[in-house]
Amino acid sequence: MSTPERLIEATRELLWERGYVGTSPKAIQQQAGAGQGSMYHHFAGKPDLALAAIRRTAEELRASAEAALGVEGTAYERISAYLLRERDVLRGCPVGRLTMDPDVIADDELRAPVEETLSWLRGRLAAIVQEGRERGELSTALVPAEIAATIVATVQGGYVLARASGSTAAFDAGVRGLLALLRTNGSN
Amino acid sequence: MSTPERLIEATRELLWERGYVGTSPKAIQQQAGAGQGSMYHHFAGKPDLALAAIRRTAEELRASAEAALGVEGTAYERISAYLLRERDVLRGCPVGRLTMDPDVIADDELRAPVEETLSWLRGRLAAIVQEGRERGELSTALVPAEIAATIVATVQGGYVLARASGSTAAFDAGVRGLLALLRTNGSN
DNA sequence: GTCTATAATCGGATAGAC
DNA sequence: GTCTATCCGATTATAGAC
Repeated sequence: MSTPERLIEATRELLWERGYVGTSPKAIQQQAGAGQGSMYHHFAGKPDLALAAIRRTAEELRASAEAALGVEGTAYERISAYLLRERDVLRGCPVGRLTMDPDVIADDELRAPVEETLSWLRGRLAAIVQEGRERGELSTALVPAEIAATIVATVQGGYVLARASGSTAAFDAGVRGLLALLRTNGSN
Repeated sequence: MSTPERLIEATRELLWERGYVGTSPKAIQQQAGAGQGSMYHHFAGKPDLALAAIRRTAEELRASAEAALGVEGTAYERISAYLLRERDVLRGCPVGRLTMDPDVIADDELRAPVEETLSWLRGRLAAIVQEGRERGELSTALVPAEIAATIVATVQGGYVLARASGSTAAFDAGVRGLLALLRTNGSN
């Protein structure tokens, strides 16, 4: 792997683990096996490197979400596939966790990929709920954009509960509860 | 207010705003209007002060949640009161945000109040769901502990969505979606 | 109890040699 | 492209005077 690649991957790992505030250029260099001069040759500084890392992480998240959401089946089945897909629950969401980073939220450029990813996800889920309504799979009492927000929030909040308790059980419970609520709102 | 009090309050503010990793003793001293010597006289160091701050924040959160959950009414009404209570949405949850702080999660003593608060909340909500089931207000197909986890996760995740988009709308949407799902699962 | 002095290490870079 | 040197302020304290 090239040096810029290793630097980006190292930054991705550290941002996930420790957040933006908790990640120093020095730590990135060590993880990447690159010197200071090397890092500052390829990137303007910490924000520049973080931007590259965040953009890539956001793209990957979108791709893996789409892999679950794009399957054939009823709305419930597709939402279920998304909710039950494999996750590194105790590490948290590599995109969502950035919202608790004050320096990321304060910087429009760093926040943009985070916002876009979560917005895209909500839109994608809303469309699926809408389809489910049209096909008579889901109650027309449900507002697609609202249910989509509930689904994404349950996942993001599930990470919080899991990390607080040090166990994935709370995440799984939240997801099962949501699926139960969706099940009794349709003809599935 | 006494100096120790001011130090604890300053720490609470900064932990909420910037997290544990992003909060320095110096910043605490400035916010509290106290000198270095003063801070180290009253507290052993940053972790000690953070522990006092986190414990107090956890207690307050419990009290304000109980104020909403303890009202008279159906299960749906009490859950609704909790979900719709006033919140500083864009600041996030002062307890939940700590789960994304690596140094808090790594320290059992700092993590304990966070875990206890969220566990208590889940238990409290589960009992309310259970009551609702027994009274015929909620479907017996719902598992109380799971629905409780879904409710807490929706709130915690709602903060994530709101902060990502810079608007409270996403939080409100998630909550309304959850309430709609709960509504169609009972006789309310 | 509070203040000032001191200190070792880290954070986030810039400059210039190779 | 990568390395080493250098820089200045921040971090997280400790020691001792007042």
